[in-house]
Amino acid sequence: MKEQLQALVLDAIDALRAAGTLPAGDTPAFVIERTKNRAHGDFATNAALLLARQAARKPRELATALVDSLPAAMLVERVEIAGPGFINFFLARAAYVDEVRRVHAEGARWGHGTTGAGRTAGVEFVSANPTGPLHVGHGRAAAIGDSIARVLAANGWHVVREFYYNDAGAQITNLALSVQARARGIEPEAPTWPADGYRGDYIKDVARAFLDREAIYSEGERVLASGDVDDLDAIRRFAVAWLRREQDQDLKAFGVRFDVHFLESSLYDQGKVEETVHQLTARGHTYEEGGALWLRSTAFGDDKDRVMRKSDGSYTYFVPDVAYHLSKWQRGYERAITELGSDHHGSLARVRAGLQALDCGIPEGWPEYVLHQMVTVMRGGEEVKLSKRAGSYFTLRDLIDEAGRDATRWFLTARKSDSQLTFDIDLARAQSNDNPVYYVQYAHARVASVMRQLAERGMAHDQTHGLAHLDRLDSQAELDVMVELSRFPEVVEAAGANLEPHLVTIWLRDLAAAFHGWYNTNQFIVDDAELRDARLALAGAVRQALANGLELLGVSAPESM
RNA sequence: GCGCCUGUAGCUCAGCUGGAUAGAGUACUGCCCUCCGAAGGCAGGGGUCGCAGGUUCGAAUCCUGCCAGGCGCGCCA
Repeated sequence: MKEQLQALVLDAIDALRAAGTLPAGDTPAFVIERTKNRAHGDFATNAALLLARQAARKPRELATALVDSLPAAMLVERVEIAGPGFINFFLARAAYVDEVRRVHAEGARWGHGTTGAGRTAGVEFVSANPTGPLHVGHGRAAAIGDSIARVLAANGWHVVREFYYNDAGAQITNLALSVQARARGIEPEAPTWPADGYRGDYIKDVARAFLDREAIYSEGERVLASGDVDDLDAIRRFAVAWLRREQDQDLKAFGVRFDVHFLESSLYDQGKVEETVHQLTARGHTYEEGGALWLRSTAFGDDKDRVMRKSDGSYTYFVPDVAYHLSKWQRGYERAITELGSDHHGSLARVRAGLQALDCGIPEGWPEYVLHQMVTVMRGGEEVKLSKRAGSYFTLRDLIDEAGRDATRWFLTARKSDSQLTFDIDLARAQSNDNPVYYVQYAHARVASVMRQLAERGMAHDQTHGLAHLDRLDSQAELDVMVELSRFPEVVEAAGANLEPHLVTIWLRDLAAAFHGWYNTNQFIVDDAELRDARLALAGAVRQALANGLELLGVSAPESM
């Protein structure tokens, strides 16, 4: 709809330029937008306001000229000029009816766009170190990242979901030492406990499994515990495999899958880290100081230079990070989205600087970052502390177990990622109207229920008949539903363009509200077959639309509840 | 001290990248089931958009300066 109106306005502008009312020149980026107020029609444009200066005429005057040059269109019933010079479009009901037919014709693909044109977008998210269970912050990352991936796919991108494991750094050594200590029966309070050891109870479980010589199957590989407490390398491999398996299970329970599990260690194994350092040095962007090798990242927008190779010969974490992102580029990711906790935002400038210094054609804003703020969990009116060290560790799994997958995913995506989020467990698990997830799911189940009721009364729904008589839907409530329905393609596009999946949750709520309002004022199953089939056709379109929206969030669309 | 993010109804949050009278949910008040699911609907009250300037036809939105909160600022990841 929006595109059609846009085309009409552009035609009108061309006509005015041809007539000399407007001088030749660039057309400013005017907006076609939904109006807030029904009295202002369905859509409005500010084109006349923006073009007024260029034309050296008053905005309202120019608006009149624009309206006069507007080509006729079935879509538009009437046009008004309002306020300082807005052009308001009142759409014909037929425009909305057409959209209902489109929903039925396109089904699960309805609302999807083509801006991605099959190009590849890599979405990296979660990327938790395999040193502990996933916590609630990882849950937010998983929910947001996966929804972004879904939304991009719905916009025609070929999406690759990617999880990066930091399995090569000092933290992994810490993990291995911690497990080793536990295997030897050492408690975190003991003087011989490793300095930065992981104190959580899960370390005990890993140690026990190692001593019991368990085998772990993960990513098609089998890791067998040797049970040899002195073999730190064996402990490391086992512990990493054990924790990866845990994380994989949690993510699976959350409905999140990855296409690529990328190991940091593989960058070392394949010499990619060395190669990156070599390239940066060859291009003259490095220097030695104090026994360390530095990257002159300040030349590429960073606020200080960064050490790449420490004086002990090992690399800082950001070098493999650059090598990793380079590999994404080399694998043809036209867009790369990296979803991170905002506490990592310091690494953005550094990684981008490193990529620019490689001088291999990577655009300046690549990769794109989506940062999410902290999650605080409330239960019984009190904050649930997430202390890793103390071992009293509230995990993603705990949250899913308590609140359910659907509510957890909904709540974690329903907010803009850059605002802090308060997760109220009592609300999320409430089976009541306090809970927005149920409100939307209930609307979906209600349609399904009506269809069941129809069958119980020995009737059948003739969809073709209904779609042919949608003109019978002449109530305000029905128009409200159709208007909400028609917004979905715009929501999908905006959510994809801005990487903001929370827009989908807002729209779902609006559509559900319009539907519930309609349901309460109109009986669907009526004797008049024409009217009945028409109403059921619209109800069916609502069900499909809700399902399509929920799918973008990874939330289920139940037939009954 | 410097950088990033946030500040909108009692509470939780939207506000479509500058538009018209700032919106939802929740809580509160009053209504609506002999009727397809009341996990629903309708109506009402509730606001100095943190504060102060600026930019222009027009600012919650952009700029500057303050105030408050969060997160960063390692040869840690």
